[in-house]
Amino acid sequence: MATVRDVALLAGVSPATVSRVLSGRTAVSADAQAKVLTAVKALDFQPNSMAQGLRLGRGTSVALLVGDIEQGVYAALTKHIQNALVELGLDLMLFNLGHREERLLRFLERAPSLRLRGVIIASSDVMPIAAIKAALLGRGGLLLSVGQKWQRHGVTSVVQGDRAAVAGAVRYLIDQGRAPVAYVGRIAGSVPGSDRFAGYRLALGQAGLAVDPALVWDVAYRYGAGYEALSRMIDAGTAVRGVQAGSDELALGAIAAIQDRGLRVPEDVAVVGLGNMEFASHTRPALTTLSEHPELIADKVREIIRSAEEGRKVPALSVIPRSLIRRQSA
Amino acid sequence: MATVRDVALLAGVSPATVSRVLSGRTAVSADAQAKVLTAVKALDFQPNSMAQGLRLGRGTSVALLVGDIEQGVYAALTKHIQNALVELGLDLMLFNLGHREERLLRFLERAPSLRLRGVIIASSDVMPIAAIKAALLGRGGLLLSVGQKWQRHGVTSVVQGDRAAVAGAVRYLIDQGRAPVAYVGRIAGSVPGSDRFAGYRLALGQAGLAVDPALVWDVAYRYGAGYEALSRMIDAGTAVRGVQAGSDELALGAIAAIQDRGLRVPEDVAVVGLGNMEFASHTRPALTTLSEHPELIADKVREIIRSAEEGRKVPALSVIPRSLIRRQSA
DNA sequence: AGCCGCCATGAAATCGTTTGCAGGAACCGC
DNA sequence: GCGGTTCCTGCAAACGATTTCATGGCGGCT
Repeated sequence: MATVRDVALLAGVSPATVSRVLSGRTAVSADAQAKVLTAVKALDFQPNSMAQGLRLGRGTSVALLVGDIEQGVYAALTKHIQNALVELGLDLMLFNLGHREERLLRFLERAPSLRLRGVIIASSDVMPIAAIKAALLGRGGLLLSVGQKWQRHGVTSVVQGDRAAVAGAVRYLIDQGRAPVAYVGRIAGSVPGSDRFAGYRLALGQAGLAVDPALVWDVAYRYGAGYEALSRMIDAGTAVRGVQAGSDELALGAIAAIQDRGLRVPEDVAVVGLGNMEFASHTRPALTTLSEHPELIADKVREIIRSAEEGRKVPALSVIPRSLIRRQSA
Repeated sequence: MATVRDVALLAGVSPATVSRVLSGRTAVSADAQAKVLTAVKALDFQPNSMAQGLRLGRGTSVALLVGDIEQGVYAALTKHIQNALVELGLDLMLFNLGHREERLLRFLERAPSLRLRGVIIASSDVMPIAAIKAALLGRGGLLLSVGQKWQRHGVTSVVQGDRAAVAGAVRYLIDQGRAPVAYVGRIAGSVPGSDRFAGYRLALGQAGLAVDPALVWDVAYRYGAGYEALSRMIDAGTAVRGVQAGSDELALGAIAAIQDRGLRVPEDVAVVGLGNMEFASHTRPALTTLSEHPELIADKVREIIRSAEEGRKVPALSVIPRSLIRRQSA
């Protein structure tokens, strides 16, 4: 592989000049510039990123800590964020946590060695922010969270407006005469979860309704959990005419349970999901849900990283609004 | 951040000794060993991976080129491969190609700088293998392909036995009296695609049946394509009693089209998918499909990388068998 | 004409790690 | 007691880029 030395030799200049031409942050004569450039072409020179990293004291990779890449939400986020990073000339190092602490510990162990440019957290789990900060060890490394706010710990966050969105959807259900409305989704131990639930409470409060514990199910974001929650409610004879689910998977499970009990969606029970996963428009009935905007989140992330690199101040919290996508289930 | 120099100073030895203790490939006295280790602990020393990479002439990251991380197959593969790499002490650098050439070009441009330890291709698209080989520039970098064989170009491949699996499934359909059987999926421009179709042809041949062009649909792996293919066949009055789809998405689209035409699955038309995506067991009817084993692929990948690092020879092609998962749709 | 300042350039130090080489100590067998 | 191993250790040279510092040349100004 060619080095700057080789290029310098061929171009008849010093390595320093080669570096200057390539980095472009110092004035270089047009003559030298041309010679270096042709030499670079001729040798197909590619600077060694590890040598650059060593000298500059920082790498070019950003770690993405993802809750579970198999979940559609995270996959979409990952895709768009990778894209954004490419545009910034950065590399994405993926760490799939699978919601398991052991994986996180392994990351924390390895991270300091990597001299990361930044860490992006995309996980609904509770995180040891202080430890992560330590793992990217001073050096101005950027730490940001997507999909979940960690403002309290001073982490720049980009989130979607879950509370307002859920509140709007629940209000919509109530307006359509779908009260009593149940809430099915994670509540404790998850920041977005409690945010969503807060939206539910807010809407109920505004409508002058009380929160009925029999209608609130704190469960994991899984199809089976939605199925079970609705099965139990119906079997127990709980009156329920509307459901706000914390995710589309939950909503689809809920719909299946309702239909299995011989009830119709949305006539007997209306269901609203959250996340607008691809499959949601293909189900029968097609799912009414709250939109998801991974591409807008990624745009924001790109903007924030760029600002930070240029030393500008970045907003501690950016909120991307969700909107209600009305299909057939509500 | 502490360096080996700091550790050496504190331990009262030379940097060389520190390095030797840490790498463990040269004999070091028990005394020195102990002193170094306590110093490392005390300073919380973490070797700078970029300096190591520079000195050793190779990095610790493996690039994963993925067709589209949003597709469940790739997400699962990514997850398990990341896992395998962690166990090998390697880092996963993700490049989502999104089936777009421009992305691939960007990768090829950036890759040589990264001094990658290896490249893993997980994409059903046709790839410029020679260019990728050039991008990891000699240096013994490993190139391997998962899910698709590229033996002809000398690329180590780990695949699932698509041809045999599809042949078995089609034979099963015929045995159940589901002939004529249609094939819906990608055929041209995709190695796994043509492999799957070869299985279809094989089974028909063995049963003494001819391939009827009206029953073969070369379409993309998307829900809508499956829907359209079946809609057209039925609307055209083509006799069809069984369907082998090239993916679960296609199969689900096909089922929806069949049901929309007032026919029943599997009584009137039986459908077999491929991939066993998570949602496949939750549909009505539950999807009969061919299994997918990303974890076994990843195991194989781990084994291959380990072998290669130790200088042992690796098999050019490893095949993981798929099996038929019988549910309700066939 | 002489002086000052600016601009482009090169030499050399530096980032943090690994390793070839050589030297010194200890130990063996004779 | 001595030559020959063996074993451990330190010195110093890499790896490949960037940047500080110094220098030489040049034009502009008085």
